[in-house]
Amino acid sequence: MAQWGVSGHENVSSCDRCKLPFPANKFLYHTNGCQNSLSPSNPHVPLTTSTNNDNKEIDTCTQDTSISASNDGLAFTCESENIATSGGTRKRKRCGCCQGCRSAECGKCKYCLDKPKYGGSGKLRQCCIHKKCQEIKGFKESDFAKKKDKTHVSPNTKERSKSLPILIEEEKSEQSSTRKYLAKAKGTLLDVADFATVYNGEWLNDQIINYALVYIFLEEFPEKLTSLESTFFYLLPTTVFTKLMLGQADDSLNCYFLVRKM
DNA sequence: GGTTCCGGTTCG
DNA sequence: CGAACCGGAACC
Ligand SMILES: [Zn+2]
Ligand SMILES: [Zn+2]
Repeated sequence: MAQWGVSGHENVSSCDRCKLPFPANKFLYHTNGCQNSLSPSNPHVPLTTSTNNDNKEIDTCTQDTSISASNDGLAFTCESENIATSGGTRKRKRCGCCQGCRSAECGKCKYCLDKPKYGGSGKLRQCCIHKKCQEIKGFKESDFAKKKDKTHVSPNTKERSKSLPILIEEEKSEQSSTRKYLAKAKGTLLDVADFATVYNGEWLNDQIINYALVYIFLEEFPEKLTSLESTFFYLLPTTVFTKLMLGQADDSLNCYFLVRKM
């Protein structure tokens, strides 16, 4: 079985492929063996807002959402902003961690061949079909909570929600065009419908669990659990367990890890 | 100053 | 409609 696990991270101070040193106290994907360094321009997948060696802000998801709980239920707020364009609309940055963002360009597709460096004319100006960011493709910015929006989810949320109408459907509409994504953290999207089973007294689905895990790990963990003496902390989303149970324990599991060095 | 490539516009 | 095109900001 391929090495997917945690062992060996402790003494690694730089990526064994791209040789970039890991800064201390930073969030990194799979610190031991950067799978993305195959693409020189994207040697690591950085996580959340942080700083790199040059103290420069790392390119990060622009639509991560903060969460707060109250008697009203949960409130999601998007704090970050995207890049404004001349037309007043915003141009989203790629998320940096989806399958597309982790892929190298193929050099063979329509858009690759359009690039001048492959001899093309540069008229199409799109990224490689394999590199297309999954969190941009298929979603509009309006699918997410916006800056300063406060979107509440609660059992009797119909009257309560101000900026986004929340209707918790009982049956899951698989490809509804009215999906609203309340929250996004690294690798997780939260849909309104994800809460249906919660408020029906049934179960927490994986999306909620993973969103909460990432949120705790990135936002609450540093303050509340600094008394723990470990240096390295690892977060394994439920996806990892699912893959293990399916016998799919391969190197791709590394991509789901969040690793934190205190 | 070159590359990337989103997002809007125009075309067929 | 989708495909082609293009402006232009970000990043190097
Ligand atoms: Zn390609
Ligand atoms: Zn992405």
